[in-house]
Formats: sequence, structure tokens, C-alpha cells
Amino acid sequence: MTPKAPAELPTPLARTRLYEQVAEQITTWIRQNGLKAGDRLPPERELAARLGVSRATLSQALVALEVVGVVVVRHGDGTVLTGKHSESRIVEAIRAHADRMPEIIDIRDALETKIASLAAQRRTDDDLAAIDASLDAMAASIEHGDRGVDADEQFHAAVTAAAHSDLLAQTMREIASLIRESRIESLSQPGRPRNSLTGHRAIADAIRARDPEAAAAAMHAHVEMVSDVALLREEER
Amino acid sequence: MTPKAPAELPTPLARTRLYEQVAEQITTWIRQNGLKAGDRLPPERELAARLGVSRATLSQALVALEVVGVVVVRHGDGTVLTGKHSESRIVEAIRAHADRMPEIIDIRDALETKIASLAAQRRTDDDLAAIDASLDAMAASIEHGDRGVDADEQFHAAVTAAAHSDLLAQTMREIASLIRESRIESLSQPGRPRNSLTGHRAIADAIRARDPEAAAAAMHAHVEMVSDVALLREEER
DNA sequence: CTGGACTATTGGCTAGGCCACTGATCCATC
DNA sequence: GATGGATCAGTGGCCTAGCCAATAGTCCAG
Repeated sequence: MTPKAPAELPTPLARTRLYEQVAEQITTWIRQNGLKAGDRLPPERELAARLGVSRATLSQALVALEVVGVVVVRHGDGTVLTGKHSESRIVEAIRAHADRMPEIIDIRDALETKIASLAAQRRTDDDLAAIDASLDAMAASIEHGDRGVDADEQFHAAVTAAAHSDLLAQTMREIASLIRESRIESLSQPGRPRNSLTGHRAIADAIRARDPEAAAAAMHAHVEMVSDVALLREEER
Repeated sequence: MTPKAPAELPTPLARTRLYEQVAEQITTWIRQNGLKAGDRLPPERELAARLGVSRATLSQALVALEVVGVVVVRHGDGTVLTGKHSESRIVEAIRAHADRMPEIIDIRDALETKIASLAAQRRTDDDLAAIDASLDAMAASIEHGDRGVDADEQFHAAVTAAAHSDLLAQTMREIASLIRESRIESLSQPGRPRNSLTGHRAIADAIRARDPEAAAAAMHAHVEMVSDVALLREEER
């Protein structure tokens, strides 16, 4: 409604709570000193004093770390580190290694191939309409000389929805941010958007025909095509 | 080292911290009153009084809920709910629906088939040795009339390791607890452990021969066999 | 050598208080 | 009328001070 959004205002200024900073300090301290599972943090009273905060605030930070699974606080004993760290999250596991593009492609292939197959079996007419709509959007986007990143995501989201599996959708969502990176890379290649659109059409047709094998094959080929770029880029460095 | 573990001692007694109970109460309260994203929690002072805890404790509970992403606490304004809930975690998403056995099988099929394929391409001799060892363990286990649940897990873990993909391994780990349930079901069927062992041998042979397609096919058949039971059980109720 | 009592250490939780931020309202100014 | 400043009530942020409760180690009696 705002009459012409004014470019981009400074920034909403990300303000942090004290406990967040404290938690941050503690984790860096853990990393720097190379503490491992089973090691103990200093007593709350001492740690609070050293960090210059009250015990209450430190306690909040420990609650946060406990929820995330970095430490476990034991009444009367102390605060000990767990081995888990925050490794329970898939994405972070990868981000740590920075460039695991091949692995991303592996899992994407595994999931999307299955998703395509299921979509061919389970899709409703509405699902199909959504998929077709995303194809149109991508075609239009390319017409305008755009790369069609959004439309690309829209297509994959529509197919995923058509598979009617919450778990698969959930897992895809978890690695979505990783996939997005490779997606942008790929679509930046000259002529790639058009190839991608062709691939999408093949997948859509197989789903329309309710042919699981063809859908899986088409999706597999599509993911492979994308991987070319990503892998190439990987070797370049 | 303990001379003969004494069956199963009572229970370590799961003690909970007050803030956990408070957080629990708040979430149930949210659910019962059907609060949605954007709605506000009562002021801390009032809420603390109503729950019969101090503001400090309530604050800890709110930190926990904030870390999990249920609420966002705004200084000077109030505590508002986010729409995210705890849906970021795959396992919990499923546990909520309790019996999503078919979905678990879908994703297991997607991941393990790919893993088998990769294992066939990338396995080292050591990987193969580990896989063979798990087969021996399962055979021995069955000899003893056991169901071989542990050996079964060991086999799949060995294959996963042979795929040399941290991301896939990580994702498998995320849904491991869910798979375990279906695994126990399956192996409880009479004669099933032996069938399972045969399936494992076929997979191992394909990996030994470095034949990705055969490995994928064998794994797919294996997962399908397991699904029979699980799906059957699903229909029974 | 076992079992119980004691004690120092450490976290759990509360009470009460002051400060900082937010949003609404009102009003002086232009 | 619109703008910008001042004010105020409500709300969270964080602190101090203190007592309670659990733990683990020590020591002693049996």
C-alpha cells in the first residue's frame, strides 16, 4: 500500500538479548579451548562473575544452550558438555564443510527422484494444475530475460506437494536453502533456463501420465543436468 | 566392567526443571485456547503470578520457547507467538501424527536406494569388510534364535558409511529412530530375519561387484519387503 | 569393608527492585 | 492540517541478595 516503497531503508537493527551474547561467548570459549564432551563449565557463580553478568542472565544462556543440546545442567553437580553440539541439524552439518556441493546433489537426487515417482502416483488434478501454472510462470519469466529462479523453486515445490508426503516435504524444506544456492548457479549459465524448462516439461508430462518410472527418470536426468554446472564449478577452484 | 549388568534398574528417574514444566504448560495453554501466530501471551508479571512461579523462572521458560521458535519476546511490547511452532524438526513433525509408517518407508526408500547406489560406486575394501562383518553378525545372531535387530542396524550403518556422504548419513541419522520402530516390527515376523539376511546378502554382493544399479534395485526390494509388514499392520487397526 | 552422617560445592528458584524500550496520547509549532 | 516533541503507562531486561536442594567426597562407626 505504501506509495512506491523507498528502496531499502537502513536496517531494522538486529538487537540481541544479553543471554544470547552470553551463550555466544560460552560456545566460542568452548571452541577456543577445545573442550570436548564430558568437560565441565566453571560454576555458575564464578562464570557469571567472569562474564560480568548476573547469575540469572547466565542461567538463561544455559537454558538456551541446553535446549539446543550443547550442554546439560546437573543440579548439585555442574554443567557438562554433551557431544551432540548442534549437529542435530542437517544444514549446519554441511555448512560447516562449506562446499559439499556433490553431497547436496546426491541427497537432492535421492529425494526428488522419489518425490517425482510418488507425485506421478498420487497427484490430483489440482496438483497438476499447480505444476502447470509454475511452468507457465517460468516460461513467462524466461521471456523477460529473467533467470526464473523463483519459478524454478515454485515448480519443485508444486511437485513436492503432489507427492503428498509430509516427511519428504519436510526433509526437502530442511535442505532447501542449500539447494537454492546450487539452483542459482545453474540458472545463471547461458541457455540453462531454457534447458531447465524442457526438463520440467518432461517431468510434468510423466506426472500427468501417472507414470512413476518415467517421472523418476526425468527428474533424475534433470538433477544430473544441474549437477554438471555445480560440479564443474567445484573443480574450478 | 560391571559383572553382569543387572537386567534393568528401576529408572534413572527423569527429573525436570521447573522451566521445562512451565514451558510445557504454556504450550498446552496455547493449544487449548487455539492461539495463533501474532497472538500475545499475558504480561510476564501476570503470567508468572498465574503459574505460581517467579518471573525469573518464567523468563527461562520463555527463553526456551524462543530458542525453539515458538514465541518471540519483544522488549517493551510483549511476547507474541510465531507461526513456526517446532515444525523445524523432522522427527517431531512425524511423531505428532504418530503413525506415518508409509511416509517413513517412502523416505527410507529414497535415501537408502541412493545410498546403496553410491556405496557400490565408492566403497573401499575396508567398507566392504565392515559390511561383511555385519552380515556374519546377523547370521550368528539368527543362529541363536535372536531377531538380529542390532545386526540389522549395523548392516545399514555400514552401507551408509560406504556411501561416503556426510549429508545422506546425517539425514539417515535424523530419521533413524523412526526407522528403528518399523525395523523391530518387521524382524518380529516369523522367518523374517532369514529373508532379511538374504536381502542383505544381495545388496552386499552388488556393492562388492561395484554395480550401482543392482545395488539400488536390491536395496529397493529389501525396503519393499520390510514395508509389507509395516503396511499390513497399518491396515489392521 | 560396608553403610551412614556430615559437609563443601553447585545448581534451582524466589523476591523485589530499577532501568530501558514501546506505543499511544496530547500538544506546541509550523 | 501536518509534523515533531514530550509525556506516560505498560512491559520486558537485568540485577542483587538470599535460601533451598541435590551431589559427591570424606570420615567414622560398626
